[in-house]
Amino acid sequence: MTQPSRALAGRPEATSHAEIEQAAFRLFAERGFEGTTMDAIAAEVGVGRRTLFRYYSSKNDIPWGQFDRTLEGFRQILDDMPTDIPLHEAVHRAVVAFNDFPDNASPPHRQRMRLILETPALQAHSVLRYAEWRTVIAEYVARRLGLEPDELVPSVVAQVSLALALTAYEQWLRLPEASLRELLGRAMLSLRVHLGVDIEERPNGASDLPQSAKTSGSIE
Amino acid sequence: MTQPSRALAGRPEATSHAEIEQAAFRLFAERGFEGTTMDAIAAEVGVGRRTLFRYYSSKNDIPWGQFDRTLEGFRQILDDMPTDIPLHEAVHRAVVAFNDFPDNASPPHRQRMRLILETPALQAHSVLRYAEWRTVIAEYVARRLGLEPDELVPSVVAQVSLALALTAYEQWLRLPEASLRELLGRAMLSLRVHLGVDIEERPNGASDLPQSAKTSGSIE
DNA sequence: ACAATAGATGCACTCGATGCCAAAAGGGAA
DNA sequence: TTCCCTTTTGGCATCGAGTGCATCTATTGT
Repeated sequence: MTQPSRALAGRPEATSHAEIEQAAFRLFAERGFEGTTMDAIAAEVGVGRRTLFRYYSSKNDIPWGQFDRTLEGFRQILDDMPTDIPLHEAVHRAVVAFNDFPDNASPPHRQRMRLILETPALQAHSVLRYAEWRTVIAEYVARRLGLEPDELVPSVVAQVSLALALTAYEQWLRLPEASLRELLGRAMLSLRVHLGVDIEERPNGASDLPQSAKTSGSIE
Repeated sequence: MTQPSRALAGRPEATSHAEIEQAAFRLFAERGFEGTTMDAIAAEVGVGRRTLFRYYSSKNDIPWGQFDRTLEGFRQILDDMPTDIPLHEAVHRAVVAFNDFPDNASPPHRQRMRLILETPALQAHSVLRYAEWRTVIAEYVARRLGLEPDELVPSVVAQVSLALALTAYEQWLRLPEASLRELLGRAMLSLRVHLGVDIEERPNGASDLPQSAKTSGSIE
């Protein structure tokens, strides 16, 4: 929608989502999120303030950028999951896959997530995004179990999946060396241990981590 | 601080938190949250707009009211939990106890929670409150395990506990007849079943519910 | 050159939030 | 009673996010 489809007529777009985000992040980095006004961003981009609001409906939406499009991918990942593995395994793998970035090329992603997770106004605003994300999971769970998305089990699974993902991200920001996929695995394992789940055989060898098992094992 | 301690000198307070909340909820009910301006609330209370902001630092804070004081109670409930029961059991019981209201006398509480959980602006704002609530749990878990509150396991437990509580509240609004404590129990049970936990003996007989077991049992 | 189209932008306005400061309202002591 | 001290009130000005409306501008197609 940014490059591919050129309108058949009409005034060309004065800027792009990408350009706005770059300018915005530049300002956020030097003045902080609260300290950056929409006027300032508009000036930096070289566009009218009113125009900015047509690209992003609110200042809080800028850091999330293209999240909507990403959700499509998430839905796809879930749909492609094999149906012969346990539901919890499928959901967990999908969450891991969704957050499996080029890893080393993640500095910009880390910066974005740090901004989102550490700025109060954005922490608050993000709930609305998380709700869409949870809906994707709830719908998948509901489909596999023959339930409605707003029933108890789909809701619980979606909400808990988000809880684990948020915890993993928190730790990811705290521990510069850990990888997100590793932390997601450890978070899930911690929960299982906490709830007293028997540590059964785990098909995906990548998720098992001696440290977390040792730490979590000391529970009670 | 509202009634007990009268200042030794100075102008008396023109209103109270309780009075403001009543007036505000009255207006929210008839015009909706977004449709109610701070000016309108101030007028309804019969006080200056500026004064309103000294009682509640933001419009979003009004529906939460006395939540801060409630948190003290929550901390207390956790501290009073017996240490000879499993950690997950202690946390769960504390969450249930914290949300165990007079039950039938809950219409006002239900109305408040409905407003909070269904108004986008409040959904977003509430994250900040939830964070404090999670901290209480994380600190308790950390203390019992000899860890720091910001480490993985305490974070996971706190975040998942919130996830379960939010799910239970969602269902509570959806199902007029169900009790919150029952829903919290069912949410926890659902999670255990989902993760493949063996349904072992449960010390507290109150949490087991045939319906939930049946529903959750149909997983896979 | 002209029409049609889609986007850009200025303007005015609402509303939440904040800093500053003078006025109001009570208690206590001279 | 009167004056002083204390505390809260609340008016005023200001900032910044958002929004509706009207108008202008840059392109493509005829």
